[in-house]
Amino acid sequence: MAAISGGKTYHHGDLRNALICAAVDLATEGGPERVVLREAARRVGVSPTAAYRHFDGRGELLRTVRTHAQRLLADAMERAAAREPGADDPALAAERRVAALCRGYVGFAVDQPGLYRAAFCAPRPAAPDEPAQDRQTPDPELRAFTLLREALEALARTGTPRFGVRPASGAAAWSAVHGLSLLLLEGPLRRLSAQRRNAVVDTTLAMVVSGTRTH
Amino acid sequence: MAAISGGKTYHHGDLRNALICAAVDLATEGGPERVVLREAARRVGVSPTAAYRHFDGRGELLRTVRTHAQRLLADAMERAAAREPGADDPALAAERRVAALCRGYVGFAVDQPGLYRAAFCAPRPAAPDEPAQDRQTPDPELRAFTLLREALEALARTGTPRFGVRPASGAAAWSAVHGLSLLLLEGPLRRLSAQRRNAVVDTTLAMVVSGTRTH
DNA sequence: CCGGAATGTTCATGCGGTAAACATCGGGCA
DNA sequence: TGCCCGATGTTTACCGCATGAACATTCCGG
Repeated sequence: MAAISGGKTYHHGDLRNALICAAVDLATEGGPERVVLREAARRVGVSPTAAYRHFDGRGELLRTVRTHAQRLLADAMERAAAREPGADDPALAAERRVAALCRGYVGFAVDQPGLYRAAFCAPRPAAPDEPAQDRQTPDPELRAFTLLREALEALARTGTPRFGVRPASGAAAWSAVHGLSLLLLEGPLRRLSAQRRNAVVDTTLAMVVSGTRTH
Repeated sequence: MAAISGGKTYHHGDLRNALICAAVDLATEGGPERVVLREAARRVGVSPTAAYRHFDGRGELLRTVRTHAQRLLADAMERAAAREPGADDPALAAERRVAALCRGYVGFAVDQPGLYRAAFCAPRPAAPDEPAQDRQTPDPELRAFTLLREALEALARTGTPRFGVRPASGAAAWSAVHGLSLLLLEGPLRRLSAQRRNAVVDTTLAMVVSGTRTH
């Protein structure tokens, strides 16, 4: 049983999870660099080294947070797409879905900058010995990318025959929304007014939708 | 006179510059997070606190490195554009210049990951009190962006009249190359083979060139 | 009921940022 | 010329963080 009453027990009962929650909170507040083992332990009310019973160290804790953040990002995208009204024209619907997913993506980044950055924090230093992988799909875990790619493929299928989708257009589209998010978040485009920001987002989405098609 | 002979003098003579060089080296080796005040001082052969006579602290040192890295990035872009052969058709030439600049951008990121990341390291934590600026041009210092925007404007001018460039297309194009760079560098697209990477770059550039035009 | 495995805790080490007090040097001014 | 001040380095010190080692407590299966 978890300790229900206020009385502290020597064993926490669910420390791993509690630490993850605290770490996610930290990331939410200040991004990956604020995910600090000692602080997470402090918030849970446990000694710093206790965390080592559940994680290899700060690195693994951070990786766990990253996984959570990626999930939340994909959730936000799906919610945004679900809110989008359907359309009679399937091509229009597909186009709208792509745009909605992208908006959800950028919206999550802007609303949850800490989590967004945590979702893409690199496992530094990158092990240079890892084998080159040649998939176009980078990581099955990354639902965000899958959503985007599938939406683009659906868009291609609905198009008139003279349209097609370039092979790596998923990655290209992703690049655009990812770069846009980072420039808005912590890059030189932070500090834009909401109005200008929307204009930039719209222009970028137009580029993605119209620019991924061959003609 | 600077100390030419091996003999150490109490005063370094050009410590600020020496520290900057060391810090740039550190960033080159391991990105902004490896820019460590103590290590820079160590390399220069000076006590850690000496740096405080020339910088407000690690933050300012890092900001200085960032400025240097941005300059190097823009230089790389210009070199890439300069290597590009001209074309008789001005529209084609303008298009090539945009592509070359973008390639230079991504190439710099891939060749100099540490410096590239340093060029965009955020001044964390971002002061939330700073006023929203409404320029489309984020920072006159950022020559990289200026180059890209001007090339896109030139491209628009050469186009047949039915083409135009969307207002924020500079930011959109920048988003694409920036996101692409980061995904390739430390994101889920690292570990792509050079071949796949080139395919992704080509697709993204095509998106930028064809997708920034209204039609 | 007992002993080991899980799970926490206390110490200890090392690194990095930074401030305060002290030392040294170089150059201008009496 | 000689002295004194300001610029530039150094020492010492404090704090937070990551992490390992040794010790303590609890729980659970035999």
